[in-house]
Formats: sequence, C-alpha cells, structure tokens
Amino acid sequence: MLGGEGESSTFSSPKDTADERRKSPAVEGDDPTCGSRYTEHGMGTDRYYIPPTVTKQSPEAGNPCSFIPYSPTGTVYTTSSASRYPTSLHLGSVLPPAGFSSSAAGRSHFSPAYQLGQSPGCIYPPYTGSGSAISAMPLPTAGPGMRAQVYLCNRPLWLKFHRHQTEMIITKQGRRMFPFLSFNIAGLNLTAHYNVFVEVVLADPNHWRFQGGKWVTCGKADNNMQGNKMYIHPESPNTGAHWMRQEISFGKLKLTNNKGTNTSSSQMIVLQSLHKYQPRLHIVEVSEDGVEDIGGDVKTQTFSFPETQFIAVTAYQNTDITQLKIDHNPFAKGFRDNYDSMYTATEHDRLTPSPTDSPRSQQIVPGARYAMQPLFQDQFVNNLPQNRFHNSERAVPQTNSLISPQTDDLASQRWFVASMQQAGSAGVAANKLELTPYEGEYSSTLLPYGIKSLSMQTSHALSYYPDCPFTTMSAGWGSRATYQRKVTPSLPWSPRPSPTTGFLEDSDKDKPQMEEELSGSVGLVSAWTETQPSALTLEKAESYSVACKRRRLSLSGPSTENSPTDIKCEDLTSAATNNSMASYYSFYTNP
DNA sequence: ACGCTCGCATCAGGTGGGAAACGG
DNA sequence: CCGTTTCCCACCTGATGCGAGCGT
Repeated sequence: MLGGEGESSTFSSPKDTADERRKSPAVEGDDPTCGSRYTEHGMGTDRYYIPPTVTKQSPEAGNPCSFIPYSPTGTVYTTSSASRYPTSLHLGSVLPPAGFSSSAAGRSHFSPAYQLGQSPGCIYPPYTGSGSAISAMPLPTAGPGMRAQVYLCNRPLWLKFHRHQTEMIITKQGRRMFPFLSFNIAGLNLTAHYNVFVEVVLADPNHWRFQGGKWVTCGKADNNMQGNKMYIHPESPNTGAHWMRQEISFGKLKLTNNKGTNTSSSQMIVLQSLHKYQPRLHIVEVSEDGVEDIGGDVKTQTFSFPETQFIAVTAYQNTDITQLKIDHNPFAKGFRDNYDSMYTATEHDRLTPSPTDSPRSQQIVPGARYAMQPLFQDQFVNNLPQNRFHNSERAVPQTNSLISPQTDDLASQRWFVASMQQAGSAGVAANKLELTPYEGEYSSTLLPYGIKSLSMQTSHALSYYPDCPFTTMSAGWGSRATYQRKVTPSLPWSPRPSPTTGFLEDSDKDKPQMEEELSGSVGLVSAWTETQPSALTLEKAESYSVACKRRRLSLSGPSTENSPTDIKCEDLTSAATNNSMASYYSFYTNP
C-alpha cells in the first residue's frame, strides 16, 4: 500500500524543524528530572527515525534511565523501504510539563500551541529536506482534514518495557506483539472515511546485539530488508466516528522474519532480527470505498510513540524483558512459577498490575488535562465475562468496574468533558460534543457504548486480552477471575473508594505500584524512593531467582547488576508518570 | 414448546523455555 | 566456535459447541 515516497523529506519549514528538535527520549521525556518534556517528533522523515540527541543531559550522566540505548549521535537512518507516508506531520506530545497539574490549565491541553516551538532543548539539527506535501499541508483544527489526536492506550505498559529496551520476538509463522499497539483517536471528521494502519520502520541504522547485559550496536543495519512493513487495521476503511468510538487495537498484528511471507495480504510485518524498530500509526483519509484520493491533498497523519520502539529478536535476550512478558501476557501465565507469590505475597513487587489497578485508578487525571479520556473505555476495567462479546478486533467496550468504587471519578470525568467543551479548542470541543451520545450512554449506565454502527470485520480479536481493552495497560491483564481468586481480600490493591485518596492511604507496600502508574505527587515519589530498598524483599529475591532458573540467561546478568539502576529509574520514571499522570495516555497530535 | 442462560468440555492458538540445528 | 535461528514442548487463554436447567 505504501509505495515509496521520496525519502527526502519533510521538515522543510522552520516550524517543522523546531518541532523536530523537540523530541526526546521517551524515558527521559517522561522523567520529570530530565528537563525536557516528553515530546515526540513525526519520525523525522518517511524513513528516518532520529534518535534523540542529548543536550541538556546525557543519558549516561544525568538520566537514571540512561541504560536505554539511545544513540547520542542523532543518527539519521534511511531504510530501503521508504514509506510514502513520510512523517508527514510532526508530532508533539501534549503531555504537560513537569509540575503541570492544574485542571484548569489542562484545558489547554489540546492546544497545539502548547507543543510547538517551546522546547528549550532544541536538540536536533534542522532538517534540510525538501519537505513534503503532507508536512506542508495546512490542517484545519476542525472539520474535514482536521488534525487528529492519538493516545497510546497502554502506554504505562509500554513504558515498563521501554525502560529495559523492549524486545519483540519474531518467528517464521509470525508472533504477536506484546505489548501490542493500541490507540485512541480523536479529532477526526465523524463522517469522513479513513484507513488506519501501522507501519514499522527502522529506528536507527545499527545492528544490535545483547552483550554484557546491555544492548550495544554491532555494525550497520541491513537496510535492504524486503518485506511487508505495513499492517492495515482490518476495520479499514471506516468513518471517523467509528475510529473514535473506541480503542483501535492492533493485537493481531504479527511480526515475522520470514521474507517469503505474502506481504500484501498478510497480517504480518516482516522484520529483521536484532534491528531496532519504531512503529508508526498512519491515518489516511480516503474516499468511501477506501480508495485514497491520490489526486487531491494527501490527507495523511502519522504518529509515532518512542516508547513503542523495540528490538526484534528471535529469542529474548534481556531477562528483564522476559519477566515482564511473562508477568503481563496472559498467554505466558504458564511460566509464572512464582505465580502465587506474585499475587499474594509481595503485591508491590509484582510487575503485573492488580485486577483492581484499574486504568482508572491509574489515571486519575487531574482536571481536564485528559478531558478526552472519558471517551475511552480504557479507563474502565472490564469485569464482565467477555466471551459474550466478540464482534470486534478492537477492544470490546466494557463496562467498567466502576461499578463501584470509582463512580465518583466517573462523574468527575464527565465533568472534564464538560469543561473541555466549554473551554476547549474548537476542534476538540466539537468533537467531544459529537461524541456525547456515547459518553452519555456509558457514563449513565456504566455499560459499554460499543454498539457499532458499522460492521466489524473481525471478531473477538482482542478478547484474548480481556483486560487489555482498556487496559490500556498493564492494568489490563489482570482482571480475570484466575487472578482474582488468588487474591486475598486484604491485599493492598483491593478496591478503593477513590483512587486519589485511596492510594495515599495505602500501605507502603502498595506505593510503588500505585505511584508508578498513577500518582501525580512528588511527595509520593519520594516515599517510593525511600521505601524502595525494602521493596527488594526476600520473597521477591527468591521468586525472581526461581524464575531465573528457568531462563536461558544467568541471573548474574544485567538484571541483578542493574537492579539498583533499574530501581532508581523506576522511581524516577514513576515520578515522570506521576508528573504527568495523565501520561497515562500519551497524547500526540499533529501540529 | 420455545427461548434464554449457564456450565462444561473441547479445540485452536498463543506463550516462553530449552535443546538442536544452522551459519558466518 | 559461537551466536543466532528453528523446532518442539508444556502450559495457558479464549472461543465455540453442546446439553441441562429454568422461565414464559
């Protein structure tokens, strides 16, 4: 589908350049201690992913999360499979700056102005590309061609992996991604038709290898890799209303290293082992029959989230990643040999969110910063049997578990929407108003609003990940009964009256988990830091050791060596998460 | 009798581990 | 020789089909 647009690219305007410069490593950007906010670029050019360069803080120096192998050189890499969807649009995170917590301020959250040209850390050299029609295309803020806004729904989970450098298994028959890509989209024209697809591009020009407990570059990447790099969402084409109705998940997307795979109709993306990739989401406005309007303006919007970057491998290299996969992927439950301890003993140590760590509880969004969130069911934990829902590749809208403890928040979130409508930008406000019916439906009944006006092409796709749907996160994976029955009523994460108040009162044991994915309080972060050492309980050490016995790699590897760093990083990253709390959803929008 | 719900069994498919095979 | 890839395994999840039970 994507042909090859000139590699040259975009970033021809000063504005573009400025945007590009603002990008920063996900982790760093997420870290309140890291100066620059979490910003993202539009993946530079159609085939370039420009690793963030470090100006204010070198990864090694100031960033506790520096183990993430970002290239400090600002390398530009050109792949052989140029996409015809260049970075078209520059992406900027709308994540609030550190300290941003005012709900009132949140009203401007969607303001593109917020994300543009404000970064003091313009760390990237200006691009001199010829620019593309796409990037140069003026986009209205409402109506046809309006800018879309995209949230990475399961961002917290992605961040967990990203901290250790995400790895994705690729096999001949294809392997699903985990975490998988899941987005919420806003700002589309309700009646216009769009194709939504994911493209995976090389993130850098290097060949990587895991050595000494770290990912290190090892020669140059093979940029002549052939094969499909696109995965079109099975529901494409569809209307903007359809795409915005609920989460857009790519849970069936498979990664393979089999070049012989039928590239056109396959559900698989062909990658090369030990290369680093960056998934990108493309939203292309098309005619009703799904045909792109080649003649007219190219109405393509591209989004990429740095935390979704990963290294393709045929076997896991980093045991931390392996453990994260095992802990979070329900299909890997069989490998949770410390299963019991994970859910009954050291609750705060486990990586998997608890069933009641509902996304909602993790994204108690202050004010209207994430006013859009009420539109997305990610915020709700699905406690209903899901095998009765199977009509969509997307997350099935679930009812929430709000069911109780968090009804208050639900209400408040509705208010967020209201405030958005009052003060929001025209585009967003309009959009939200349009969606009101959905919102109203579920908010009043606590039932899903997933009744689709359009047919679903696939069924029960993501129901494999029941919790995920909204899960949006790790949180997701655990609401199943199998988990719950392991839980004792006294567990710290049992239902809380209110996420915001509840976690403050939780035991120290609960803080790490809570803070990492939820909070917004610096004070709590400190508490977490202080209590962290004690978090390394004997139980954890023991269970971890047991787990490692099953692994190919030794326990003496990076996991243990880096544990202090990891902890610190986790800590700080948690702060970052807290800080933006909202960061629960990364919110990217085109300038 | 009919329709609906629920529980159980079965099956397809997904997971990481580990050993063997492959290849530079 | 060593790193990477492939294959098979046991385990798990979720979908589906079937029948029993119940209410109308």
